[in-house]
Amino acid sequence: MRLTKMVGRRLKEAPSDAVVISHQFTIRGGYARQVGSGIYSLLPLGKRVIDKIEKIIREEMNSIDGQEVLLPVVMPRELWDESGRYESVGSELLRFKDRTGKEMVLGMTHEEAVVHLARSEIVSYKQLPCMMYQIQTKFRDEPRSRAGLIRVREFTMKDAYSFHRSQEDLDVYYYKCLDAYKKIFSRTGLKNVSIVEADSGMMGGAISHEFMLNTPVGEDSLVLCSSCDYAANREIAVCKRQNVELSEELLPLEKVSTPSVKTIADVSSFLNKDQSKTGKAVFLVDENNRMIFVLIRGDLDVEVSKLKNLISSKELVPAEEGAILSIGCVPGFAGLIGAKLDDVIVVVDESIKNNNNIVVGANEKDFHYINFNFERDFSGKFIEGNIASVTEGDLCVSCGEKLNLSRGIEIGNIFQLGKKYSEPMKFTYLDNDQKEKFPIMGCYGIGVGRLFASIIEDCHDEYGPIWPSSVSPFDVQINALNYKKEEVKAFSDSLYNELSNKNIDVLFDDRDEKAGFQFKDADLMGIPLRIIVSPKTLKDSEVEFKTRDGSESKRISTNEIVSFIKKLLN
RNA sequence: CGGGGCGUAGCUCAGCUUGGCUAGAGCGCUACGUUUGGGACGUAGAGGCCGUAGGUUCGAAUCCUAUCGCCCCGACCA
Repeated sequence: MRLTKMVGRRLKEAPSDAVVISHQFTIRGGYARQVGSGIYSLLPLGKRVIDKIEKIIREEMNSIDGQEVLLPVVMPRELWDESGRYESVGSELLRFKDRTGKEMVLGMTHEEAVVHLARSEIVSYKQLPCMMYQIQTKFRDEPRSRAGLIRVREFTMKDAYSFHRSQEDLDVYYYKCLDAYKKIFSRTGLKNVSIVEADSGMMGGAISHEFMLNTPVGEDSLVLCSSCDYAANREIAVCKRQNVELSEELLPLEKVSTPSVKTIADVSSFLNKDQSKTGKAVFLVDENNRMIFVLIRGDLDVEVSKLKNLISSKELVPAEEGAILSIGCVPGFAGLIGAKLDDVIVVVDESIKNNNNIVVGANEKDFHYINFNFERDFSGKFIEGNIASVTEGDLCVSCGEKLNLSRGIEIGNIFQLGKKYSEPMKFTYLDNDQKEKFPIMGCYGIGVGRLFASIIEDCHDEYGPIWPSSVSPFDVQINALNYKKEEVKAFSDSLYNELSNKNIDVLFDDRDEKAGFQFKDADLMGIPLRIIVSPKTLKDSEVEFKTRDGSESKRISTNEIVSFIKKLLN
């Protein structure tokens, strides 16, 4: 490719709304352009990187017996009614009508479509196990897209679905796929990937892992053990809680005056009690408008996703003050004692049960109780669970060492779905015992555009991306300095042709631009190998060879440069 | 959906508070010339319904109202 003909230009300045580095370089380097919120067009340079990434994904998916298919972007509502997700998924599922008024949806993930296909094609146990995958556009009407290609509404995703006769078979395949994912991410050049246990969220199912690129710009919080390999998304992470000593003698419950003392911090200092000797009341409302009263140790925070899983709720939002008052609780002075809890789900974190003589609200303005002991002082119905957020420095459940928090971009995830889709969608096969059975499913996703952005986040310097050769838009770049000069033009043209003829992807900067200008552009395009053809070295029958990462820079004879490059690329 | 910010040239932004003549700068783009190893210089150009629609006014980029879009934080997120 001659740069004079390539569509997509480099910009000296990034648009002001590009905040994260991958977004800035994506725009500045001429890889992609924004069309709307969370909607982008890819330019040739970006498309080439994406193609390279997809090629790696295809190879690894094929190596675990995946069969590539292509499922539709637009689907009739009925298909999503079958799985129940037309109702259960929120407004991120884009619904619309076609010209006849028929209700349609835009695919945000393709379990329904693949089961529709599989149930008509897979009828016998002899066809199992089986995996189908596709690389396809998805649309999710995200409430908030952000950070360039990291969180978008329209995006390309590789999604794979496997079908099995038994849980054991799924287990085996699941870990095979996990290995394939490791290979994919290592082949794309990512250095900093963690595999964490994850919440299965709206996909349903039991076991799930996420592949996270560790970076401060990530949207997810990860809990990583400093010593063993425990790693989990904070949404489901657990820890060994240092319990407050329980040997204390139970003291009599006593109401004390705490004028205008509302927050845990204030209560703690006013009564001179450690925050771990207080109880915090948190009020939430679920999707059915039921009130949830959560009591948790004052120094801990509620992890809403853990709470959701505990009480099987889809959505929890903070309760309004009026709703709290209506169950007899006083915000700032709320506690279990005296609350009207008939229509309330009471959830008690284990940190409360394992604690004595704590301070809780008295449901009366300016009063708290001291010496509250849950088992002794509360007799109503409640659900008990571990719903506290893990924080930095908590101890690992498996080895007892300190846990660290870090941020991550979710670049892939894998789920064991079980029969969540095969059963409601009546996908059965005939087993060798003459019985109809539902296949057990797994699903496996990778966001391709997000992976593109993640590679930039992981591999760049101040001047631009440094593409790993496996995903670089071109294998090598030629910079012709003083292209107008006859000897430069003659040699660089022939070098370009010769390399191209050897099936090497060459980007040829044949513009008559100043050296500095070309080099800055080259840095933004991040091609790992660079050949500089200029009068300076040509007079000694040499060219310069440089790597984008700065690890090498040397002169090479014009006779040897082609074989040298060829050998490097192998 | 809550909070905040921004819409003026392809990009970055000034002008708006205090309304006034033909709306500006830098970068980029076109032509010519001079330059030529880390984003050169000169000269001459092209490029704008100041997001959109109403309103106030003799007069609106500037004031008012509505609306649309985009970004950031939060909520949310296979």
